[in-house]
Amino acid sequence: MSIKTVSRVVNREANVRPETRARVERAIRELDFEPNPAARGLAGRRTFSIGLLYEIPHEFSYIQQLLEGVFAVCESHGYTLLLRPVSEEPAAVDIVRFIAQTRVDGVVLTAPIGDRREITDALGARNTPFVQISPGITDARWTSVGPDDFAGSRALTEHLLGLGHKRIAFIKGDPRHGATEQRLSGHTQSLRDHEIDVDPALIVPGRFDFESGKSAAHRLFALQERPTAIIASNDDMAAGAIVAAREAGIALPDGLSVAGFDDSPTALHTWPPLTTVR
Amino acid sequence: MSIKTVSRVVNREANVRPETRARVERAIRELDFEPNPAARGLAGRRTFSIGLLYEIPHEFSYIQQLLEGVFAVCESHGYTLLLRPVSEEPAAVDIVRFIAQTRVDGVVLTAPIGDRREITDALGARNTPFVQISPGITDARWTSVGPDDFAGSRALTEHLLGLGHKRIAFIKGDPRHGATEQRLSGHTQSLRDHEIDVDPALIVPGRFDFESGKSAAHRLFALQERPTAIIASNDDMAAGAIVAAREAGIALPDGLSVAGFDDSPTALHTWPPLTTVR
DNA sequence: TATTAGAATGACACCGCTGTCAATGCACGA
DNA sequence: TCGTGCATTGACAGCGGTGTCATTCTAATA
Repeated sequence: MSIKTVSRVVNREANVRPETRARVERAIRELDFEPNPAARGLAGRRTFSIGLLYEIPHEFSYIQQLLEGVFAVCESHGYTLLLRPVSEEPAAVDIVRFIAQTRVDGVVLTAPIGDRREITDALGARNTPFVQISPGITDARWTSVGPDDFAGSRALTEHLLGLGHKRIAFIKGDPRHGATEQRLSGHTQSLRDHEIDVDPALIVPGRFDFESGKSAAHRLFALQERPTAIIASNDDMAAGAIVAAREAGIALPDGLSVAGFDDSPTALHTWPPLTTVR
Repeated sequence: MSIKTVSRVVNREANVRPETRARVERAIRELDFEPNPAARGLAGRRTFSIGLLYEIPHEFSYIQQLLEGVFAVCESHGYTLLLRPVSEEPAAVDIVRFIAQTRVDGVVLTAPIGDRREITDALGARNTPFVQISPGITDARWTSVGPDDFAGSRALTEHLLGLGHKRIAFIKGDPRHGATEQRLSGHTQSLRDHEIDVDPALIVPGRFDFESGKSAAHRLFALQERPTAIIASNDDMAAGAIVAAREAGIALPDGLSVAGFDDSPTALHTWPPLTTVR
């Protein structure tokens, strides 16, 4: 039979007689045939690969978990994943160059890259398909996915209030991430729901990494009226807060409750165990 | 000029007049030309990509640091890196299939994959270039890189002995890793250097992950004569030992010293801070 | 000035597939 | 039995580079 028929079978195209398909598949198995991706890419103008961009440095166990999921889906669809660590605040041209060089069929923009207007515009102009992960603002022209940060955060605060906490501090995440705003809103909303005043002194900035969580917690410990609980916007910062508490000689969990967000591996590695949002 | 001349410039081949080279380079810049990797791959029988295989599950800190270095080198040489998480004890055929599918020019076998005889043999038979990372045994036919685990471990024990510790426990790593054996030998060698008996009860098994470190430490705490210091074969297990100590109500660092290995990010996130080997 | 070895450049045939469109096969209704 | 329309299959021209080998320059030598 012709090469074209084999091509049809490999690409699962319609209009191939079942018997023909079977014959081809048997031959593929017997010969250990694997289509040459370069040839497929050249002829078909697609690479069957997608790129995943993430900012480095990223303390975040965030990327790690994301990766597992993206990998699994790529694999099950016969795509390869090209990871691309980029510097903080990468220039749009660098990202475009990555795409031009690798010819990936599409890209995943992890936060906060997907929130950069110049970048989404540049990709849009080139007609490069992309997905934003947890963008701060969504744009009807583009596709994005993300968890319900607001609800998760609200539920967490709700939980702590239920345990009797009155003074709950909140460590914000990297301001460039959309999740940061959402997680904060969920928290304050919950407080308002319970008619508790939002004390600005209890809301401190962070950057999602361990160190920023640690220093934020120290700032909170310096307050005259210390919080009885701290919610960190992610687990890495929560781990930092725990270490800060130790440094400050605060007993855990009696003197202070610490909660995180993401249910990352980090959450399992702390003592006392972290309350977190999955 | 002919396409071939451009090809020569792009590939930095010899025998191109400097002036010609300059003209080509200018045109490349002006036109934002990027060679099509699929076409290069098809014609040149190489993909300018290498694969990196690692077992999953694994505590990411090991791979994470490795990745940064491998990424940097690949990038500076115009290669792309294809990550490939594989199941524990992957079959040789799966690895061969990965290579056949992706056509990577070569692969990096992280520990303990590079120690699997069937795998190295299979790759050798296919003539696929590869490097073993930290193999247990080296084979003159193949290439490998790795740190001097013996010396590092010996120095660490030396350090603890210098601090006055007499009973130093040792948590071993995954027995499938070559480093495990080396790190243990360095430790026992140092003890012998100081004419200290090696107490078998103080040497317990682990698997390099947090949990195994934790349970190994608990086993040590159950001893009649407890160690005053614990060396874990890597930082993740050391972090586990620290949590175990807290669970057991052992004061840190007064009641127990804990040391790790690798100087991974984990080491910075513990309290008290971890002594570790870089 | 003629000769000649290299250096520099170009011509051309692929690399292994896919897209397009033509050719052929087949089931069903007239 | 003959058409007809859709299902199957095949022929062929690329996709955008690289390898090979031929051709053309250039400069040093005789």
